[in-house]
Amino acid sequence: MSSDVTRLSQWMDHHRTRMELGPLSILIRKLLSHSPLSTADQQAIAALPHKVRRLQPGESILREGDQAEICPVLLSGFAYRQKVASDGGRQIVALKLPGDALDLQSLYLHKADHDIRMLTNVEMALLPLAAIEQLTIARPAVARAILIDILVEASIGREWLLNIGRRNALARLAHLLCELHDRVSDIASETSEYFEIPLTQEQLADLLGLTPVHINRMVRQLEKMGAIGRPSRSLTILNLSELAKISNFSSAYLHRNNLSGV
Amino acid sequence: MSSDVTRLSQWMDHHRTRMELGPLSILIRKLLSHSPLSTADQQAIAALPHKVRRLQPGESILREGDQAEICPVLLSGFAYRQKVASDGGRQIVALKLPGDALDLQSLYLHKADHDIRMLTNVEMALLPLAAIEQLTIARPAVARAILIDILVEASIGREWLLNIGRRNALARLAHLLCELHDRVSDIASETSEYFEIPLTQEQLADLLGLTPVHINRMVRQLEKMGAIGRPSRSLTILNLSELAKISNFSSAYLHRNNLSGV
DNA sequence: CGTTAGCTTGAATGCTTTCAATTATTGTGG
DNA sequence: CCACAATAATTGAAAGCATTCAAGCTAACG
Repeated sequence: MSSDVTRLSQWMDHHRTRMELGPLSILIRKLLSHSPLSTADQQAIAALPHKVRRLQPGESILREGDQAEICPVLLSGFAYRQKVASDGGRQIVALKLPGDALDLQSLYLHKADHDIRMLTNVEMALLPLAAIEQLTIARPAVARAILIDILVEASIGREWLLNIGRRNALARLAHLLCELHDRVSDIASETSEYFEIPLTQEQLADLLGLTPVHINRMVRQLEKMGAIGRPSRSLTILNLSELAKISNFSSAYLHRNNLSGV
Repeated sequence: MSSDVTRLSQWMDHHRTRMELGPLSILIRKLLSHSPLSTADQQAIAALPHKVRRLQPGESILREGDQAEICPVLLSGFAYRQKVASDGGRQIVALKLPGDALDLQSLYLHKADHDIRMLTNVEMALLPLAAIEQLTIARPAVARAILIDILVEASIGREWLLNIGRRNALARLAHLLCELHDRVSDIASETSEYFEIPLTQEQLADLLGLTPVHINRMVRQLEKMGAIGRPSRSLTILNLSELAKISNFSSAYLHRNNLSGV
């Protein structure tokens, strides 16, 4: 159906079928990466009612001003949040990966303040917000896991503010690539330094507060340095430490080891 | 003790003494602005154990990497969150006003990903995180109010990403001033178009991803247009609608009417 | 009344954008 | 399987917004 779907997504598709908890197991895995959940908690999540739906690149599942009643969870593919300025300028304010819940905030805020769109072909589960709310009431550990998810996303947003506000174009791009590397590693569980990132240069521009033309120049510069490769229309990371050096990347803000307590 | 304290803060100091619920009443009022709380809920919050502490401009109450055990709540004065890039560049990633809880995230994330510092002379209540946690368990409405607080801050962060990523310097500044107007209005309850904003030009630069020199030029431009005034070393908003026009400001992202449901 | 932090200003520089075309890739329909 | 359409990538040159540098000014504080 598409070459837009990343290798990661394909791996996810395949892997998921071998797990015990059904389509939502990837959500459970994501939550487990930062929060403890008992077997019963996990089963309760897996048992949430849901429909599976496929969307194509650019399609929207939520628009600013909407009042949502379902929470989409990414099963495969990438999605993003965007805001649009009155002059048409677009800013991507978050990137979501497989296992991420896309709209937990609508549990508590009644009007969406941004759009949610698909970056690639996507498979998602749609969960009724009411069911999630009941689950959070019945199972405090689940409520806590959801809250931590929200907090980590907020932390990433703060780092993006620093990235866009205070780093030059090359460092911004390198920093984003480092972040994606780490986040994808977490869900793919196979640490490879070879990731395919399905972002067009225009999307990179909207992510980083730059123009496509300038992104192009930065991408080529990173390529010339051997830090990235560019198969077909996406990026691969070839030299992570080089990217980390350029952007002074430190992954603390991802809170990946939250479980360890201290 | 200082001319740094804004008129708002002074008004707050005065107002607080007339309320029933003690020092934390301002926190309760803030939560009530977006979440329903029963009288019992409010009393339970007011009864939280706490110490009152004063800090001066620039002082820090939390540093990146710290593991907090207390949650500071602003009683008067302004504070901010900041992140520092490796080259020394500083980005202010959030501004906190009286009534705001400064570090709820440490309830769930074990290491701070940013610093919290005081913008003005500040009076704050320090609440043990353990006490807050118990309260959230005992009183779901309080837990919900706290979560909404966190979500609204995240929404503001997204708008800042759009602001810094996609608006020019003049619009960025105007947008920030509009936001502050609305947020201050909420807690001051007296809607005046005349607010004193105690930000130096250097701080404005760190808020908006610009340099102090350029901020100076933009401030003077807004002044020349009659949109702002500049008593001593702060700003006042003289023409809010002009600022809103410059920045195409829309306050939806502040979620101020969350209570109304639809 | 000096000291200091903050504000102001001009000029030169530069990073990024804008504009305008061209080239490459992917997907589609015949 | 090829031609065509559409999207994405690329490139050079000019323009502009913002930064940097450097210096002088102002106002608050002790």
